[in-house]
Amino acid sequence: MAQSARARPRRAIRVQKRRALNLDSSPMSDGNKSIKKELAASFTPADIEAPLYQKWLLAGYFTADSKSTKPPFTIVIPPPNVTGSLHIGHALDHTLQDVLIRMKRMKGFEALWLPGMDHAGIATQNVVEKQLAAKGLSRHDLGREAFVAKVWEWKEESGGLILDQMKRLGDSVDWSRERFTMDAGLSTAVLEIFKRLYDAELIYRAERIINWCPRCLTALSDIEVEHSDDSGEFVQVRYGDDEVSIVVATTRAETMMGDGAVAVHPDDPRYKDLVGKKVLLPLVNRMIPIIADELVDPEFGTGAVKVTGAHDPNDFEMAMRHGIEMPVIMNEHAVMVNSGTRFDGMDRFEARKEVVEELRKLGRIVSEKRPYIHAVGHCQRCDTTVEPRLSMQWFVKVAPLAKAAGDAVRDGRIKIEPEELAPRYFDWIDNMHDWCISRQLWWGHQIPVFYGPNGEVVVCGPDDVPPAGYVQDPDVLDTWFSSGLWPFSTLGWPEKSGDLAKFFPTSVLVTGYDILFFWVARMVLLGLFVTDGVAPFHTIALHGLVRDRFGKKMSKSRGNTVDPIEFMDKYGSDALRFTLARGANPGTDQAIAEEWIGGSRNFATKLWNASRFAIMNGANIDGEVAPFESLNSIDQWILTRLDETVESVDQLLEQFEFAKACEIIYHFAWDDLCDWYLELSKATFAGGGDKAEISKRVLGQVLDQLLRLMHPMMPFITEELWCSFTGGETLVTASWPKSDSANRSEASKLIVEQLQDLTTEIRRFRNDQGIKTSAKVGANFIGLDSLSEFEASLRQVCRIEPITGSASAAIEVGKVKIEFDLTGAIDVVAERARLTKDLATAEKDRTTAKVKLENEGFMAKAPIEVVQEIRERLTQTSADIESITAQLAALPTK
RNA sequence: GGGUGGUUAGCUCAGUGGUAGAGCGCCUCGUUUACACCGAGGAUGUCGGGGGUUCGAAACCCUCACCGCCCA
Repeated sequence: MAQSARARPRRAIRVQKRRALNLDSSPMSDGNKSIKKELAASFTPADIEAPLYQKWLLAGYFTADSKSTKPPFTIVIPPPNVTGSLHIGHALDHTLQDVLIRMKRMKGFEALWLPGMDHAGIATQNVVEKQLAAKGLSRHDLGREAFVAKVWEWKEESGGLILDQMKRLGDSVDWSRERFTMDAGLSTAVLEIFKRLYDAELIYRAERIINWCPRCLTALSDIEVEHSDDSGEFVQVRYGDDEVSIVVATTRAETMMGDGAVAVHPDDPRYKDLVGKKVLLPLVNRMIPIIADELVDPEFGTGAVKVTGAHDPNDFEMAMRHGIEMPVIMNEHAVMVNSGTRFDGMDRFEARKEVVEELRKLGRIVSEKRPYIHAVGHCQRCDTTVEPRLSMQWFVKVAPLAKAAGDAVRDGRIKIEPEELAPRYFDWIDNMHDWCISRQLWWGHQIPVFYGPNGEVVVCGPDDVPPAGYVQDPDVLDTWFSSGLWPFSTLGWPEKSGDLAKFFPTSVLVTGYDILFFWVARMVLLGLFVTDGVAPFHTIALHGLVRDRFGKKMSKSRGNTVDPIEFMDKYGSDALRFTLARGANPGTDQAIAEEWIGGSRNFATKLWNASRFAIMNGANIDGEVAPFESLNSIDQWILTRLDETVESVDQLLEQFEFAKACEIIYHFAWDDLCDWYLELSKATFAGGGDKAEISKRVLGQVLDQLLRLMHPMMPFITEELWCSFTGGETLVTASWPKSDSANRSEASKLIVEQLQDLTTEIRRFRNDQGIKTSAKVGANFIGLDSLSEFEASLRQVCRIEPITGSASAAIEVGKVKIEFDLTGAIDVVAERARLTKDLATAEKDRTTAKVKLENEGFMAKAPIEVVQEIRERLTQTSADIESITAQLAALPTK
């Protein structure tokens, strides 16, 4: 028996599956209520998600119209790498953007969420080079043109995996406007802005120390270098001979062959007499000067440092200032060359060991510290230790641009949310070094500079043709250069396109704080420049990172990463979205665990079941809701709570407070609607007649509005439920709920609060008495007064029926007394325990209130409302104590 | 080294001056015709330590400890 009973619902699911899958082939609803669809007995996300997304695409709901008269609302997606797949961080980022876009669309905006991808220079080139390496080839075997063709081929075949995954998540992006940073249009934008910057003398070429990755063989910008603690060594080496000698401290002994000087602080008394003298550089036996420079920290090591201009950024500065020689003694692979020593040909780390060994043999090592933990730069893409390298590169002169970018935030043209993160922005943008934009790669926008036979330099804009015989610079631009143009290049700039006119400047930029500098700041820099001060977006909404359940950073090496696709398979996209949105407090990281997503799935199921129940009980949206004043208090209460919820959720979402908005929705739906309203109204529905009809319409209203309100967070399930319930075509373009304070009643809240107190106390009493939840118990209410019209509801939720005989036990809740016929002795021990505990709580509360009221300082200085509140608390707790004491006394003494 | 955020229930986190909260977890009971992906009830915190301001502090100030992040 039990088995077959369990088997039944499963079969029902299977039947429904077929029906749901047929959905997308059926003609779209025209709003005719006659084609309401029956809901499956249980919620199976996999059955509804793909068909619904298909339906949305076919209907073109996500396609924005540049000719629309509606006000625009635009978000450009942070373009994911073409090599990337959807990770949990994208899922968060996209969920938040989709929530905003869907809400604004429902609010009547012409909402455009523009999707696309980034060509991701180094990352993509690495992928294809790895494939070649598997065949024993390098990119040089193919040559530039063939290699780039190969990358394009790879992009067409394997790139953009993430785009399909975005559909799983429900992203309501406008696929007709999908962009790629290497598209023709976007490339034109790159050429245009490069030329403009060059003409404005904001781009220049120079030989500088840059960050060099000896594995990727390219220059990197400052932020593409990640500093982390490495275990190195710290040695003190004696330079010089018997006449002049000085001990220098270094972590990079291998570069000493490139030393041009030794530097000390000008005020350092230890070395006063040595400044200006020359000292013998060991191993290469060259005489180098001892100079004085403010940059030297006298506290560090011996207070004397070697100056290796070609291999250290600080040393480069000093060398420039003092006109010191800068011999280059390493090649692009970080292998020692041209030092004229036996170390030539050695890798830098090998050379370090050998050099120290040699110095030790010569008795020049004064002290050694190993391991010496210090911060070392690593290539963001391959983790190779970065090598400072003197080379010719292209730079953006950022000072004037950065000033403007800082001012835009300072004067409020751009708002950073949460504003606590603004200082971080200023800190960076106000201290930004010139931006190295050339990369020694092949995949990317080739720098539009052409060199003539006699050293002429010509920069070509989109419409320019280089003079014959000129050769283009082989380098490409930093990927962030083109993504920095994203908010306008994607809309057609530099053309005066309809999209640009309608949708630019964009509205909100939603992204993780981790790419504030990489991407966001660059868009502001470049955006303000091309538009003469128009900010590319008015708000930057920053969210945090997704971490593991213990709040630890996710990483492959830790093995604590999670797969959003797996979660969607298991719990549904809505569950994943809701979990992420519910954890998204502005600018702060969130932890995530599989159980949390399971919890959201449970919430979705709850909503599904509640909706089915409501529909089954005749909830509807036919005609108008009866006038608010004419409704019973329970109906007034749920509408009041609905209105409060609508108002809060709307405000919170507008302020990017996703977590709080979700929290409010969760509790309204689960606690207020399911646990209380539906339970309290069961008696009304069962009672039939006009009263039932009125309440059914109220319930319909609540369900209709709630589903609308939840749609941005949980688009699939709400769409399925709403269309089924109302017969409407879609929630995607349905109107957003509006709060209306006329639909509120504080009095109804007080009444329901009393009903809740009564119910809870009765349930507690039953529980303590060991009475099964399902068992009906005889009891009468005394003193219900204004609550008497809800007696049937109370009886329903408390499962008590009227008694005619004598009562054997009673409890008091407020002014109401409930007399029970427990037909036999009640559990006196349990009851005494319960009452004693209540008494203790009440006494404690009364004491706190009393102490306050007897405190002269409190009475004199506390605001009158607070005093009043405490007075009421004293009255209430005193009454409670009296009542509990009486109940205790009435208990049989065994 | 310079900034900066944090330390609240077993875990992850809300809570910016008036009786400590949520989700998950935990304990007890339960096949109430929406839902066991559920329901009912329950337990759990001298809000990191110390000092101060205040009638009143988790919240404001000082200080110490620890953790994290950004930048060098």
